[in-house]
Amino acid sequence: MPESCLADLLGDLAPLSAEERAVLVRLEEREKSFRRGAAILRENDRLTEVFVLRRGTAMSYVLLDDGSRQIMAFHYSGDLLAMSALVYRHSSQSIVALTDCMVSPIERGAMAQVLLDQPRLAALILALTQIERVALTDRLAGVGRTSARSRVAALLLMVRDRLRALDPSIGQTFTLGLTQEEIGDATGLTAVHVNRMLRQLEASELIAREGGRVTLVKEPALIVEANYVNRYDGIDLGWLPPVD
Amino acid sequence: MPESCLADLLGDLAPLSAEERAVLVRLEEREKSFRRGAAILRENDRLTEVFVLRRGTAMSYVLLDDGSRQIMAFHYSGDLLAMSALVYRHSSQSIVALTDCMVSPIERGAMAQVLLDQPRLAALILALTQIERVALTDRLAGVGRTSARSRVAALLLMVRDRLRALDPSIGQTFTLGLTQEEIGDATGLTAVHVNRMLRQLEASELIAREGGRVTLVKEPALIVEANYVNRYDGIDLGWLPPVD
DNA sequence: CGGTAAATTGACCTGGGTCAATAAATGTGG
DNA sequence: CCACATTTATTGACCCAGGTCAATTTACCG
Repeated sequence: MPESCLADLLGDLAPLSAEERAVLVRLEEREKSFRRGAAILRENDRLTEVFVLRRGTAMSYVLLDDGSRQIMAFHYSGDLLAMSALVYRHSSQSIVALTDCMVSPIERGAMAQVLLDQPRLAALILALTQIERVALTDRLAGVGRTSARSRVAALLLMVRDRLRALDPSIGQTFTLGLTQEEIGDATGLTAVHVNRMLRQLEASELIAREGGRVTLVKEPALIVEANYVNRYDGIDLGWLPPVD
Repeated sequence: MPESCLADLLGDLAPLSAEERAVLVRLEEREKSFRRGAAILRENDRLTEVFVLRRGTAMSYVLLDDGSRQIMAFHYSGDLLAMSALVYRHSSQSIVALTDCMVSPIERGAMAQVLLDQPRLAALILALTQIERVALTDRLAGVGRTSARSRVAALLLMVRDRLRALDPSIGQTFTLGLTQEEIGDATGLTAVHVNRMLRQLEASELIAREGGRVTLVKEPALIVEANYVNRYDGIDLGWLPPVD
């Protein structure tokens, strides 16, 4: 059976009909691959399509004019990228592949067609953007009001949970796949200070590290310190009509 | 003709059919008023409805367990509040009236019905949430990577633009309607430092203040300092089918 | 095996926080 | 319309979490 990564993600929220799956598979017909470090989209590029990330991880960020960077999100398989193409003519952010990536570009018109013809899918996509919005508010609260240590802890938990959603075999140990500079640009810190916080978390025996892999040694304590909530949990789409 | 504040807001994005307007008017049938300072929704409350803000201004925020507060957004007439009710059973944030407010509660089921039956409206609401998401990423970049002065300037511009969208007669002078503590909680600063930045902006003759009213004396310079973009501008919904 | 990117550490600095004391503004009841 | 109470704004003195700079070390890569 042909497959759709977006369907896998939406299917975690609610059951999909065969027709809905077929529609999503068709959306991901085209494919484009990007090498690690390659730009999937650049700030100010003309926006004509949205993307589904099919394989690999990516990040979106903005560059400020003093050269500093704020990473807005890390993206994993199934994520919809550049959804702002539905609203704006030009991109306000850049999207770059963190690992080699496979991406399906979707013409804005094709996406629009699906939104208009498939009300359940449109509702699910709206639900997904709400999840992402709440996750973004969590990050805003973290950056605005919590300590460096807490922000780094929150980022570790967030990455682990995203990875686990794709691979349930992942437990406390995982490959972070980010440099300390990237962690800093996501949390509003410097790479130097991220390093200090990681070593401090390690010294406090909340985490362990070896060769790019991180272990959450005392996950409950980390969750408390980070004020962390997994926003992909506790979803309730009871109002969505059951599949035909 | 009966009216809908949400229709006014969505109508700025794209023309609405008479039927669509009628549907929106029906959504705002019920009304509930809140005094300044009253809680429209409290963190952890059971979520059973979303709201349209019909009159007044409000804000949503989270409280962290050290007692600090992060304000996520200020809300104005027409805004959809508590949209996360579509996804979660309990609220992750509080919403409080900043002025006396009139609000229309909408049962989650009623909102769902509209999303499923009115694909153009669903698409417009999705578009609106994208605008809000991009505005939120701007704020994240501001809090994560810019100076206190720049964040305060950005907030002033943002509030002015929101007010102006509702009342085009507003020029460079407007009533902020926020305490310095609220500005601080929105920008990740302390009230004391907000005060210093406001006086500094005043001393630099970028703004003027008198009795709660702010004037943007040198708006272009402020926009540059704040790295500000009005995300309600430059919308392109060309893909949306024309009204019947 | 060199060469570049990433991590680590130490010394020192600073933007913004903290604390505390007034002053101004805004309400409120009488 | 006034006296008092409560927020809100303002200012100064001082502090510290996190930034900056610079030097190594370690890991990765063709």
